[in-house]
Amino acid sequence: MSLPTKYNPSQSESKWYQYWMDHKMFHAEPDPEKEPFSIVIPPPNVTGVLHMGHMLNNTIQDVLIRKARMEGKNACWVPGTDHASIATEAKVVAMLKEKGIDKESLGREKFLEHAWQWKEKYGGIILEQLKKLGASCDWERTRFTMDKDLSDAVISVFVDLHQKGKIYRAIRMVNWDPKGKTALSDDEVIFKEVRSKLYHIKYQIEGTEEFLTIATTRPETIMADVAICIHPDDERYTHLKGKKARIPLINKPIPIIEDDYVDMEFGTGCLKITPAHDINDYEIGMRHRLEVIDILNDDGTLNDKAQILIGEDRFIARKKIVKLLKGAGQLDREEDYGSNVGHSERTDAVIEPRLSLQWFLKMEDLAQPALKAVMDDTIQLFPPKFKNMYRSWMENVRDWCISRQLWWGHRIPAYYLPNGEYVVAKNKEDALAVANEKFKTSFSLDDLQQDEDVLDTWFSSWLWPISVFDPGYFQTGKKNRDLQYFYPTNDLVTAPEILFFWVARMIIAGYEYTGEKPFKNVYLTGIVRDKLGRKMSKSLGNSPDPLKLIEIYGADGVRTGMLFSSPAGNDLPFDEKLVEQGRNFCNKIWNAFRLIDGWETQASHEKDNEAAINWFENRFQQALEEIEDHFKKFRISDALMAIYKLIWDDFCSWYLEMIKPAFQQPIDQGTKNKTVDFFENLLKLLHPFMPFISEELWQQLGERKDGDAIMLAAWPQLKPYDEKIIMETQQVFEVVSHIRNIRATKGISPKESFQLTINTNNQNLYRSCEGMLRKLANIDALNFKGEVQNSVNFVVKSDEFFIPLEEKIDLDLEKENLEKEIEYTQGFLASVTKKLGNERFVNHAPKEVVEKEKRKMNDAQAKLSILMDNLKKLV
RNA sequence: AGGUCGUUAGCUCAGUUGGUUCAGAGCGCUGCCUUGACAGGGCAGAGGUCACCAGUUCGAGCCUGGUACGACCUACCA
Repeated sequence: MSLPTKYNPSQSESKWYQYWMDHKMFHAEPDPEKEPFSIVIPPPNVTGVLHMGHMLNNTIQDVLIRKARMEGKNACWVPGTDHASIATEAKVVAMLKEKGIDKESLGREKFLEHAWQWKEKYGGIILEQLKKLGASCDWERTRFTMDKDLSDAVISVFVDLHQKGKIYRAIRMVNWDPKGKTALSDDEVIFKEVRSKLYHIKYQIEGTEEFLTIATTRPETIMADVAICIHPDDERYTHLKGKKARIPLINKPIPIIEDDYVDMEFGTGCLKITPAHDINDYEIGMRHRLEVIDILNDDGTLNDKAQILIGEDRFIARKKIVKLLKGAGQLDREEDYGSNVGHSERTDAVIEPRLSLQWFLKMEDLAQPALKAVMDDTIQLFPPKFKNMYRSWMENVRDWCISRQLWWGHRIPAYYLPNGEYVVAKNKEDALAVANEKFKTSFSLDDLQQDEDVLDTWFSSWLWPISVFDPGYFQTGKKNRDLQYFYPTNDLVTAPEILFFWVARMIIAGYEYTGEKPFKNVYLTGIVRDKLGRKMSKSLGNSPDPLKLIEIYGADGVRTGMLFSSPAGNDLPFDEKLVEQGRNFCNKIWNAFRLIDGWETQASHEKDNEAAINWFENRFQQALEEIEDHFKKFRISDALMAIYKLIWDDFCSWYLEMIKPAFQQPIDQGTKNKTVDFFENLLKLLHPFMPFISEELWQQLGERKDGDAIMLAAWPQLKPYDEKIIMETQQVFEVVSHIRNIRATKGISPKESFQLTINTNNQNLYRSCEGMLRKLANIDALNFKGEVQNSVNFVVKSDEFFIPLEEKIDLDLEKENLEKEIEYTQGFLASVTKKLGNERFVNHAPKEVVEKEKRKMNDAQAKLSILMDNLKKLV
């Protein structure tokens, strides 16, 4: 036997991944004979590189898909990438900027060329990295949200929804990203606690020497003020009603109005109204029919409407205004103030509320079937606690701003006409035809101007579960074979952060376009955090490089490490220790293999091992039942832990130790065959979690033909098992533990064997397990009769055991231990007896519970009498 | 500010319909063990008033109300 004592992952990994690929084992085609099972990958951004979150997410998907495949289902896991419009565009802009190229001067066409080059260069990296993890994706089906046919699907859907009257164009206050120069959806805005200042500014009341003080965090917007607002009931300001105040610096008179929106307690109780730059002010402005003065450009600099500081950035302008106000004596004071300020998720720029013309999708009606499907568990969320969140969002859903002022993405198929109208159509030619028909004129193609904006990136990914199988469906309305067969998909594995961004919208699109749910189960993973509980991120530098981890610990080690501690919906506090544990598990399995594989066999039949074999057969079934239950409930970590313990404890620590022949001795053929069978079955259970080592060992364990693989082997079948055998063997294990314990406390070497005397009415059990006791407890003979002098005794259930110890016995200590045990048992007995003596308990509690208590009482009484006897003998 | 969820061993978490076989697991820790598949190993062991306070009940980790702390979601006040 010349195998190394450590498993070498890197060799197996590349070898078996290639083997699976060569035999097209990941590929699935519709097959009416087989039950379909499909998962679509949450498409990672083309800009992305693999991070720990992807590792967790994709490992879970791989576990689910591999198990389904072994269960004989037609498993199809569709991979792909997302164009991620703003995220990618931001990166390309940054890359160009480094080269000294400006996006605007480059122009749309040229810029897109660069973006596509970027996509070609980096877009595939992340998928390649997934292969290292062992992901069994059907790579032939790899999709990209901007593939031609997927793009056509997006455009078709836009046209369709527009025709249905669900898409409209409107001027609204939107979240404006001055850095990305685009509107953002509410979901793309992150609020951060920012320390700022509250500036108290004095406005002069027109025609008087009196001043009125307002508090604002944004002094740079005073030039856009159109009114001062007070509370109608505020007596402090009653005398100002109907008067005007002058904006400092530009000296412009604005009316003082009343509105009960104002909080009299806050600040000075006076509010400046700046409709162009604040959502609430905008609403007040609408109520009072005030003018809207927008003093900002799209990049956040001041425009000429500001009258002063034109061209200055808003934050620089703020500082300068403060200085100017001070100089004018109109800054009353400034105080420190903490507030939540919205930031762009992608560019981190401070969001500017801004009025602009955007495209919207009406959500209220669309959301109804999607809300219902989750509430009635047609689609199940794991863990279900997310149902509440989902509901509150769907019930308060707001119209979705789907336009983005970007270039990278699906360009909005709206075409503007010289007459000021517009038409929506799949392409320019169609648009022309529609326009000419509608307006009874004859425009030419050159008259049509396509909308400059692109669609929100989620407007393509919400179609993903449909479009990856059949992008043409959105145009033809006819499902192709793939869509008919693989849709609805089975499981979706994703992060709760995008439950609304993506999951909810996929459900909406699913019902709107197929009338069906897009998936049955949604498994929500947590966030991978570091030991300090911080989210792992590039900027913090606290995220290990996943590929390096794989290199060091092996893909299987990393996969199991991540799964050891990640119940659904819970964050994963990542610790490299976990991955180390995963690697150690690999080595444990590897060494079990070395042991089994190294045994020479002989024909003789070893009866001693029958009990062990019988026990493990039953124990395996019991564990399998437990594992299946965990899977059913999407308790992936628990399923893994159950397998871990089955292999490490039950198989290695108990079973192998029981049947293991003495050093360099042969084993009987029958036992070896059984053991190899067991090991193969364990490897099968392991395979979804640890695909590489399980394949490696399975291939080595028997004669395999080319094209055989554990990944296609049949998942073990659940069979009935005998609980009694497991319980009784457990009892024998307890005896073994007692003996080991006595050895440990009395300082008896495990090498020193002795006879065990047993007082029992179940001799058969111990006779059949004699082999176990010999090997595990180093017993050289069992006696069933007779008194033992100078012995240490213990009791398991109602059986009594004696170990002869001669001079090693400390009588006082024995007595003390015995008394302790008696005391405990008496206490236990007393509580049970008391309970059974309580009439209300006996009358109220269910029969089984009372029966159980009675049994406990009887057991305790039996045990107690044995213990008392022993005590007498000692004294 | 409102909502949802959580608080169980040093750490990370199980504990499904209330019933001392329910107070658990993994890791960590302590002691002992090294020619024997594996020291990245084996065996044995210690560790918890189940956040706190009331209540319901014959009986509460589990149910009810409240308090404290934490996480997330939604909204956001100048």
